Amino acid sequence: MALQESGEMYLETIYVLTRSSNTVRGIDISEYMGYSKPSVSRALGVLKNEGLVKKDADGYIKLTEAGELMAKRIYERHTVLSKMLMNLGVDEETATEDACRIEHYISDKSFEAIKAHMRQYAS
Amino acid sequence: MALQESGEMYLETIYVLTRSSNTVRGIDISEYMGYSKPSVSRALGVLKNEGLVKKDADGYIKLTEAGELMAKRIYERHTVLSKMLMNLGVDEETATEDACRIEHYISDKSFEAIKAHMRQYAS
DNA sequence: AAGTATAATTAGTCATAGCTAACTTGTCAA
DNA sequence: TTGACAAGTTAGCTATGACTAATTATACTT
Repeated sequence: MALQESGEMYLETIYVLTRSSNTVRGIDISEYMGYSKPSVSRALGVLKNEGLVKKDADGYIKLTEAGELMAKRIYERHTVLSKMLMNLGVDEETATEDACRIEHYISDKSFEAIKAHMRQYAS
Repeated sequence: MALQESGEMYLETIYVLTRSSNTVRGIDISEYMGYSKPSVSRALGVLKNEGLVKKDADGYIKLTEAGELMAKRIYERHTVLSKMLMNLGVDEETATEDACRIEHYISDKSFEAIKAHMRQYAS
């Protein structure tokens, strides 16, 4: 079953947080995303069931290999899309916000086309 | 209260159907969108409450002025976004599908930036 | 060791937005 | 005028994904 926007956002958040701290807890996700702790707890339960997230020996939240793959996929979309918008003159905040929503809805085909275009014409 | 993706899709559909027939009924929307009649009936009720849709004297579905404004806004996003993707080499079907989803999530700022870019470099 | 603060979870609610089943309404044709 | 079909609506169900309130677990401090 394909992941919804919500699940993808959780994976991406864990991925991003892991890069700066490596000891990610539910409360960190909760604060970062602006969701309540129970919402996070429940979402993590679902992602754990789906084999995308696990807890390490010390109880910290980690992505599984499958989860990391998905997270990276979304994260790449995020960076490429926000760069594209900024190249068109959109301010960083707006570009980031928009990328954050669009990243979940764009097809592989369209994304690859944008990525190829960026490689050619932009930084 | 801002309209969700779903409501915007209904308005856009009514707008598109009205251009070809002018006598739009629930069943037409139902067939076009692939949703059941009750789903359409309920959605139209909500949009009617919000003053975006009405029924004319003969019982046909019409957009109010406010509804038409919103529908046109979304429809423009749809056409510009799908054109942009096609310009990047994406096939028409994929471009249309993607535009159909992204049109609901892109901000005014980003959309205007894309539109301006298209005016300069594309058809 | 007991108390307190932090973190996590469980239980139950709500809104959105689909669905099916069943009922009502309206029109047309035999 | 009655039977049948098409269109619309009502009622109730489902899933997703947020929420609050309350509970449990963990860990630090005195």
